[in-house]
Amino acid sequence: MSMRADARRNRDQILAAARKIYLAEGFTVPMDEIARAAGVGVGTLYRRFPDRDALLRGLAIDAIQQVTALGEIAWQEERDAWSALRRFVHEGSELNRVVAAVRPHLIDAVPDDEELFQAGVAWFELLSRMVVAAQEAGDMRGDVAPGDVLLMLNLLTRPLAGLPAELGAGLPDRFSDVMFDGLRADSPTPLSGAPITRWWA
Amino acid sequence: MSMRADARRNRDQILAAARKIYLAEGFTVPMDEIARAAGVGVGTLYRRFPDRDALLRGLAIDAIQQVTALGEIAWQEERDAWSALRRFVHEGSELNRVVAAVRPHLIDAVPDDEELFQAGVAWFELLSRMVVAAQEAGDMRGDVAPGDVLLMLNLLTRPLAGLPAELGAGLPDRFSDVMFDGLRADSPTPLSGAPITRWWA
Amino acid sequence: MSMRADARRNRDQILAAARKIYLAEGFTVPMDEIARAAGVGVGTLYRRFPDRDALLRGLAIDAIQQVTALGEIAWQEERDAWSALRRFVHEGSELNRVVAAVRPHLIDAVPDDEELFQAGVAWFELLSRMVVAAQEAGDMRGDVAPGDVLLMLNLLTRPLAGLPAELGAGLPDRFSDVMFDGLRADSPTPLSGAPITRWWA
Amino acid sequence: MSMRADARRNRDQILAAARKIYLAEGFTVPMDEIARAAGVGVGTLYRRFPDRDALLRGLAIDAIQQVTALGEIAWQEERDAWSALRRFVHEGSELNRVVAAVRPHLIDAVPDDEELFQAGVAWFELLSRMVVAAQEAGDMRGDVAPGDVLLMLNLLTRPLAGLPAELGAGLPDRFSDVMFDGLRADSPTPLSGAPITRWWA
DNA sequence: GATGAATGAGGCTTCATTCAT
DNA sequence: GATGAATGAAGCCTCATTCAT
Repeated sequence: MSMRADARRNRDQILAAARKIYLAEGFTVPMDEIARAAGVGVGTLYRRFPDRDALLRGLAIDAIQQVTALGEIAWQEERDAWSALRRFVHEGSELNRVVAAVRPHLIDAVPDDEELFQAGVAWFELLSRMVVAAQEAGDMRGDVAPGDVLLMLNLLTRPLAGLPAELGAGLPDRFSDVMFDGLRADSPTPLSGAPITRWWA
Repeated sequence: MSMRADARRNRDQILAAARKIYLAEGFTVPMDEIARAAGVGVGTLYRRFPDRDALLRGLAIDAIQQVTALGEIAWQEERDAWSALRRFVHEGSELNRVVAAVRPHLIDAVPDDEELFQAGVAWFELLSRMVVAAQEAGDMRGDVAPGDVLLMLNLLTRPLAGLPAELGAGLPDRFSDVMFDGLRADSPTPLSGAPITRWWA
Repeated sequence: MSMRADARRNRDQILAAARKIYLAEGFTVPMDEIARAAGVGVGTLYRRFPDRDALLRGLAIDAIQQVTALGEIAWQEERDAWSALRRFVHEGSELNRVVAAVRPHLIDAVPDDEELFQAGVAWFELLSRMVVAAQEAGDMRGDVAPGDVLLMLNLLTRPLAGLPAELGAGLPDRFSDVMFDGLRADSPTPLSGAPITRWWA
Repeated sequence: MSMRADARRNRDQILAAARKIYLAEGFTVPMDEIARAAGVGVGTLYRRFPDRDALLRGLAIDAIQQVTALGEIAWQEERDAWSALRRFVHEGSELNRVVAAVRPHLIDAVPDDEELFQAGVAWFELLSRMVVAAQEAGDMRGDVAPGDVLLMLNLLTRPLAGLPAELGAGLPDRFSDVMFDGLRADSPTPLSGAPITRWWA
């Protein structure tokens, strides 16, 4: 049973508006404001997303699936894992900002949320494949696990309030460049703690 | 004009309770809960900190000053800048979590807040001295500026909800180790964007 | 101007569903739920009954007319008024529950609502005929008026939440039996207040 | 830890206002209106009664305890159970209206609510003592149980919307007089169904 | 005509802040 | 001063009603 055309359009408008506003102003914006930005009434917002969390959830699933799709393409088109990984991170920077911003608000619900969990699993498996391949090719140091990469990416992509927009937008790329240099195989500093192997806990 | 002893004690209890609760539960905790955790009434809380922002501000100034003090010690005791920087980051990890968590809520007010601004300036100057010295000593790559280091630290120290406590606590150290490896002088990857030279914008 | 067959069918489905749901869950059920139970869309519901009150009104008129019809039969088939009255109360128990439940929501509108008023008048006149005849036959005490009987019946038929269904269903009969015993002519206790002679106020 | 004087006063004002408004306009009145009628802000209302149900609960417990107290007095002062019962019903008429009106909204929660349950138990035990004694004295028919009396009273005391106030206020007395006549020992009509022995189900 | 999506007023509740005790 | 009760603006959400498909 697919949605009516106008319903689908509304849903997309809402997700787009929510993404934009949340990134710009944080997660405290009232639902009414999101509805207004999407050009719909609150009622419509609530019809599509039964409550605040459902909206975040929709946002997250959407972004995770898109970022995964980007990654699959990079994985197929690049010759080596290291390049695919960097390209994936670079191209998914904008989407990753969404995921990073949403994470703290959703993470506790993940284990109980089939759809969200599956989206995350697919994403994490792709990332894992890349990381392992890069390590086997000798391009990435061996003492990190995919979870380390995921979490560092998550942190480095978080919004930094107070920066001029054109500066802030470029930082995830800049900082992940530094991170990648730190992940290269010839880096010797031994890491404290244990490699992170799971994405959700 | 110094405070009476009990007033000072109240103030410290409140700041300690607020720090603990904010780190554990995020910034949505009601003022009542903080007052209760501090063992005082809301009235007293509001006498010390006229509103919510003032409390955050107190928290931030407190933490920044402490982290600066730690850094000064490291700077004087370590023989080279690189070691001082690493020690400083390592030892200030807990305090940095506070600063990182508070940043998004205060950053816009910084330019108008003399005391907060000054604390930040002192901190940033110390960090800058270390970074520049490390670069001059050939230990750190030259295409980053102190602001890059500060912001990356800020991001890498942010709380990661959903992780088991004992895992989460160790991550800032682990991730800053990777970052430091990425900052070492022999890293070749050219960075996109421009070096960040200011701490507040 | 008679309705088309399908329109009539819709109308009846809606009334049946509404009666059932209202009795089971009270009058707080949303219109959507009634529409769903009736197997139609809300739009159709609103086409038949322009607003919530119109639906209640339909329900009430329907039930009052049916209960009156039952009463007429009893009145013709039973040899004495007292028996007719008891049979009428007994057989109309289910319908009376509807009328009793609806009363508080409609009563204020009755004087302005021709159709509802007429249905009520017919019902009340029938009841009055029975009461007066029973009194004249010496079966019913003389210090009550038809309005007393009507209101007591209304009250004793109201839903009693929290009871097991099979218990609750039998109570109107049980309790009206007690009431009839109290209404028998040889009861001596003088009543406080005045006999009630009108049905709607 | 007893309440501050003003807090206690507020609590009482709220209960009084709620009782009055609920009886006059039903349970759909907004919380704001009750607060206004009590001369306090909504916040105060919510501080005393955490949500709508808590207010109803407070109302019910209050009324039940008062009605029980009245009954105890009647029980001690009257020479026979039958007189005590009638006096009790007569004097508690106003309070019973509250209990009757509240019942449908609370009954499902009773088994899980210690305080409410206890109040109800005390009330029911008193009523039971009276009923049993009246039956043993030969004043009340033997085929009813205390639960029958309680439920009939509950029903006969319910508000009848649409009646002029001075008429409506007298009806519970008038109708319970009829009921008492129906309950007298010499009434022969056998009742359908089984005696009701519990008050809450 | 039927359907169900869209609308937004209005109810419930929370919590930052003020103020009486 | 300290306390915690009171206040009410503002956010979340529901649902009666309207309207596009």
